Amino acid sequence: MKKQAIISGAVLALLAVTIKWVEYRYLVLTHSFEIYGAILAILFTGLGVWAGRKLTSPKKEIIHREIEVVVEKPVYITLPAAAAATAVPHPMASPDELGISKREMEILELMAQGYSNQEIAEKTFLSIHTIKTHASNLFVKLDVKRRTQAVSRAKELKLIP
Amino acid sequence: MKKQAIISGAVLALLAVTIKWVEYRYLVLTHSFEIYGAILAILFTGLGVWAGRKLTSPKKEIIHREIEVVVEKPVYITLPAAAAATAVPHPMASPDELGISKREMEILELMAQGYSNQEIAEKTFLSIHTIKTHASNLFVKLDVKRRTQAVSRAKELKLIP
DNA sequence: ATTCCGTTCATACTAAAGTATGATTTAGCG
DNA sequence: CGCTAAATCATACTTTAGTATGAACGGAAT
Repeated sequence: MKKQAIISGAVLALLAVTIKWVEYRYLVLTHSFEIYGAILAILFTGLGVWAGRKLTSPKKEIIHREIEVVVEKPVYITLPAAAAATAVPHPMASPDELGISKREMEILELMAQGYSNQEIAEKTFLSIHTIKTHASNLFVKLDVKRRTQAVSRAKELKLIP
Repeated sequence: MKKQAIISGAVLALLAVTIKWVEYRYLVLTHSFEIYGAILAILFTGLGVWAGRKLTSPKKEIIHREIEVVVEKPVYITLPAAAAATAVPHPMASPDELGISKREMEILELMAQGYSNQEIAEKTFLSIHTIKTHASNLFVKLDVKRRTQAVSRAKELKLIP
């Protein structure tokens, strides 16, 4: 809130300066009111749009990460049509291609089911430390930072139903 | 769409007239530019806000249905046996049935996409505190304890694709 | 007008999750 | 057999998540 107020203030100040400048530039040079008014109108319509957006808080952007990775050689020849149809987004991969081990897959699945590290540890008779280690390695291999991302990504890649 | 265009046109026309009127009223009466400019500024800032809202808000509505309405009493009596049979697990539900609000659904979706509370806050122009509050309420309504569970559960209930 | 709900923000904690680093064991492989 | 990679556990932190509580505001229903 405070930050936004400051921003608003700054923008208003900037606008004021701009208006003054426009005033001198066009007014002193004996131009008509029409030009001055038009510029003002455009300026403040823009301000209004901006302010309106800020105040109503826009939604939805979707956004997805890069996915530079992937794909070395295979697959393409096998299903070019289907692959082309599915296109760029989620190429689908196997655990091996990403170097994901059995344990890691196991933990990934449990993670996807909403279990905490502690619960996964109990379920697999492992230490929670081990779970964290596996999880961390998993995140690197999936190129994510959080477990929720990992799950989301794993589904895209069809590693997980 | 067309209706909106007509409305826009009408408003613009009305504004034009108003401007002319203001111009005569204040210009001819030898008032200063400042007043004229200020009035213009206010007018068009308002226009901008309105336009901004019109342009940005429609999206939001598409994403979620309203339908607050609906059913108070019936249904229950009709299929008590079937409901009992399907029982506890995943009967599929709507946000309304669980009392999940728009904002909560919005945040649920972002959560499912793997975003952190901080990121969701930035994306929605809300405080991270607010996100946490919504998340917490969401967990109660979904009867879960963690966000990963919430996502998992929401998918079971078909609240989320 | 008053109440209720959704939304927003905040403070203050507690509890998980994640990172960094290192050590030990074991199974497979040339 | 020695090497490597997976798997295991651990310590020590830093960062997010989540809970509890309270407060304030606007819209909608009563």
